[in-house]
Amino acid sequence: MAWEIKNDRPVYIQLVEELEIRILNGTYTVGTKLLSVRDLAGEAQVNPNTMQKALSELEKKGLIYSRRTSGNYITDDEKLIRDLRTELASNEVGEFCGKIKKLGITKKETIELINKEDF
Amino acid sequence: MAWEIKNDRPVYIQLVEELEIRILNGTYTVGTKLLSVRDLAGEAQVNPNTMQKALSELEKKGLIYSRRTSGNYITDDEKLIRDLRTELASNEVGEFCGKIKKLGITKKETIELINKEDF
DNA sequence: GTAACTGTATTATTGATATAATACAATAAT
DNA sequence: ATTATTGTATTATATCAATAATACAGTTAC
Repeated sequence: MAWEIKNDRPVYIQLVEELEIRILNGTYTVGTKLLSVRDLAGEAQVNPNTMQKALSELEKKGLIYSRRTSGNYITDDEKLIRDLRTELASNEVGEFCGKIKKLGITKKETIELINKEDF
Repeated sequence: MAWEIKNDRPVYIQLVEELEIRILNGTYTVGTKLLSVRDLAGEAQVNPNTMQKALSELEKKGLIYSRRTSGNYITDDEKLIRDLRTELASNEVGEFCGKIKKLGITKKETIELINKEDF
């Protein structure tokens, strides 16, 4: 799986975002065990401490929980996952529309541009 | 004019973005003189050095030019402004659609969400 | 002509981030 | 029972970003 970490923003933030997306879009299955901190860090080619920091953030959000000597697990709370997915999408749409509006581009033009995109 | 500087990303980057948008959307008129570095810094409530750094970036892009003891001026190149505006919009759309697609949300749903937005 | 203002440069200090190198206690695996 | 693996914590170092405090030479304004 691709970990595209750029250096334009804090690495741990980018890790949180990538992990969150994988949980919300089902790449990581509800209730299953994650790779170990060290293995995840190896995959993403970051320092284990940095990955640990990202996982701590996800635990605060309730998206994962840790069993101290066994590993980190994806939450079982499917409603939480659905809700956060909806919330994230909503935020992205709001942010995007705000920027586009500020550029002085109309809704009609925006939808035309999106229709040209492949998805 | 509102300067909404958060502390989630480098301040000078946010200043570049805000100034660029103001030039591209016509808030700052082609060929006119900008406020002085110190006054702009005061308006945005940042350190003059930070504002200076942002202005240097804009000069690299060709959006402003400086007359050393007179002030900074918006470029006269209207085509450059039009082109950069189009490019920026295109980039925003691409980035947005990439994120939305990765969340597993369809184009149809996306357009419905955008239609609910006010612009 | 003098004073104020211009962009620009320099130096120092502080805080956040990333990495590195360990360490440890509890559990899982063998 | 021993070994390896787990999350977690600690300490140190390096780099980048932001601010602060000046400084200077060349206009511009009066």
